[in-house]
Amino acid sequence: MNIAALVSGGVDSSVVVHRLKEQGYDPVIFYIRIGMENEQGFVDCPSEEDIEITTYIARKYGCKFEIVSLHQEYWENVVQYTIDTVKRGLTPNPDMMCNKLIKFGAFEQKYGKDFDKIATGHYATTTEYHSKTFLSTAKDSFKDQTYFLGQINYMQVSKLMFPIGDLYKKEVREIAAQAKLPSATRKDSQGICFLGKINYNDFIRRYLGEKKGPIIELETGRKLGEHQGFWFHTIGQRKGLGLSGGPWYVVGKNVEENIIYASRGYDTEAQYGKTIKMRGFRYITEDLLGDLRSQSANIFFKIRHTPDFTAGKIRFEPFSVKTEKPSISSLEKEDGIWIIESEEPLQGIASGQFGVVYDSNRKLCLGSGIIS
RNA sequence: UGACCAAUGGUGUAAUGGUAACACAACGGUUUUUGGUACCGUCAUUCCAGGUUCGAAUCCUGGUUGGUCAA
Repeated sequence: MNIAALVSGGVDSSVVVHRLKEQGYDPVIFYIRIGMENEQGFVDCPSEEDIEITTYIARKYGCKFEIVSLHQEYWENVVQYTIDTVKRGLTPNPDMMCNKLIKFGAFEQKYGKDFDKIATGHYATTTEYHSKTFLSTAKDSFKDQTYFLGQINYMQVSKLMFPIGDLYKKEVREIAAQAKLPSATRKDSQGICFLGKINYNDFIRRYLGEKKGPIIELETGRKLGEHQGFWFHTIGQRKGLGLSGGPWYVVGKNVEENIIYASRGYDTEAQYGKTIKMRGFRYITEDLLGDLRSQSANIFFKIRHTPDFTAGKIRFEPFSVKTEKPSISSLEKEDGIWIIESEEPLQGIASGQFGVVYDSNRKLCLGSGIIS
């Protein structure tokens, strides 16, 4: 079996190579460059160390190694998407787009297509069910990264391998240490990958500039202060408002009038919601929930990357009542709203983020939609 | 112009003679492959000048600034 392993130079993907070799495979290692180096002086992405380590890993395990650049694709799909989304007042999720469009999208088309499988260092697993492959959660629920994979499709999931999905992070580090991998003690990467050391606000400012507007208390309509542009704040956010007497949280925005609404105090009602409305929900593998317009289904879900799942019920409401055929397969294409009623109130439900739905055992990752 | 009141860190308050407290913000860090949340840490000798006192943010005098009422 031909396997392409996506290796970044971090512990996780290093151990992927180790495990694949252990299992008797001979993967070809790919390092994907996605930095923004040529873009308007935004040279960053200290990828040298990453590449050094990946080279070392490839040599140590005797694997073929290729560095490929998907920089162009990344810019056009992920960075542009991020800027556009923020501009519209929504909260983007670049890392989900990166998985969907770059690692398993552009990479597949250009290089991955020649391989039987693509292996990555995601904390996730796949499960055979109904003789089909489902994306499923990792053994280490704290590190579970299925949320970021919620947008991939069946073609992608059936080609993926997650060699460390059945390990705890601790075990991965131990394996790396035993194998004396240079990445054994490296700090986990975090934050939007393409930004590297660039500050998020600086990035936004660079492309969207600044535009002063009022911050208004939602409950009273009182003007509390000024912001530098609604795009610097997202729903649920506390940091950055600069208002005293708080804590203040962003609870709403008016994009047309450039207004940010805030609410004061811990656990105020305005910060929470129990209803999550989604558009464009898609199942990754297949519909296991049945006809959601006649009957809601019990599920677990996440509205952001968190260790815990929230229990709720999902249902579907078509826009027009006139459609009569309740055919399950047509459900995906039908226009309407998927509604999750959460069992507990959630803080910071932000439009533009994805709602990722899991089965009632918190095992299978069924699909996702955009929160509207 | 007169009277009265107030004046503490970026903000709002606390400490009324015993050596500056609390919250928010900001900054730094931890957690997190989004943004964010949460958690931890840092941040003032009290408007100015004199005086009383062993000792003053707290008392007195003058000034400066702000506010309220009077005109």
